Amino acid sequence: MGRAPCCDRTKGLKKGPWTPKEDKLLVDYIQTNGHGSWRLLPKLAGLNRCGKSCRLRWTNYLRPDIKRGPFTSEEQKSIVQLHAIVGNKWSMIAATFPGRTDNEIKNYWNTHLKKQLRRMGLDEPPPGPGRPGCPSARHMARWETARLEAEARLSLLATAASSSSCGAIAATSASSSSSTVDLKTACARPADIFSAPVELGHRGLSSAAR
DNA sequence: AACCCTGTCAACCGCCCATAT
DNA sequence: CATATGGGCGGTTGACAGGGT
Repeated sequence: MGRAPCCDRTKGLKKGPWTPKEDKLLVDYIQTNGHGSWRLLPKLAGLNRCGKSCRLRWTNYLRPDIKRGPFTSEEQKSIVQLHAIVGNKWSMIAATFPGRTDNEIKNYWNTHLKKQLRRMGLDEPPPGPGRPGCPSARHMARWETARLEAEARLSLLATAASSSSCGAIAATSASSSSSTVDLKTACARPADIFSAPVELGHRGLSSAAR
């Protein structure tokens, strides 16, 4: 099918790093009006940017619930486990880490974990249903998204209830103080993560989460 | 001090999917 | 049913910083 680029490049829209002024315009607009249509947003907010760029900036950086800072060893373990199952489905993985973005996790994987696993001789664990190019795998991946999002919410509830610092998923993995050992353990038991069935369609759940 | 190399991460690009018309 | 559109995702790039020589 394919589609035309969402941004009209003949209009000389600005690219590259965002300025504090642009950030402020975007945040102010979204906080008072909501993002609505991303395509129309730049115009309405007075930004000379493509809507897609605005969405990315908001979801990856400006959103108030973004959690910045280094990944904990529990988060590392969960990322490795989930990656072993779903492959490069960063949005699915990110759904289990409230406050973390797919971009952040993707970067973290590419710059830290990948290297770490390789050094340990584990190389990349074989991805699960997320292999590219396979339609049924894609479909399954969507369903898994729904499942993961449900689990993320359960995890949050469990966290709030038990005042524990790690979520339900992290709690399923063997705990250890050494992150190197943790990663090996994480890779060894990826299948422990999934258990709960999900009854909702992926679209509804996804949009509810967004 | 200058240069090079490497690591990090924000941002862009192209594609796919779901929905609207 | 076919096509157009908008949103979202994963891969990749490029700028910048820090360390080493």
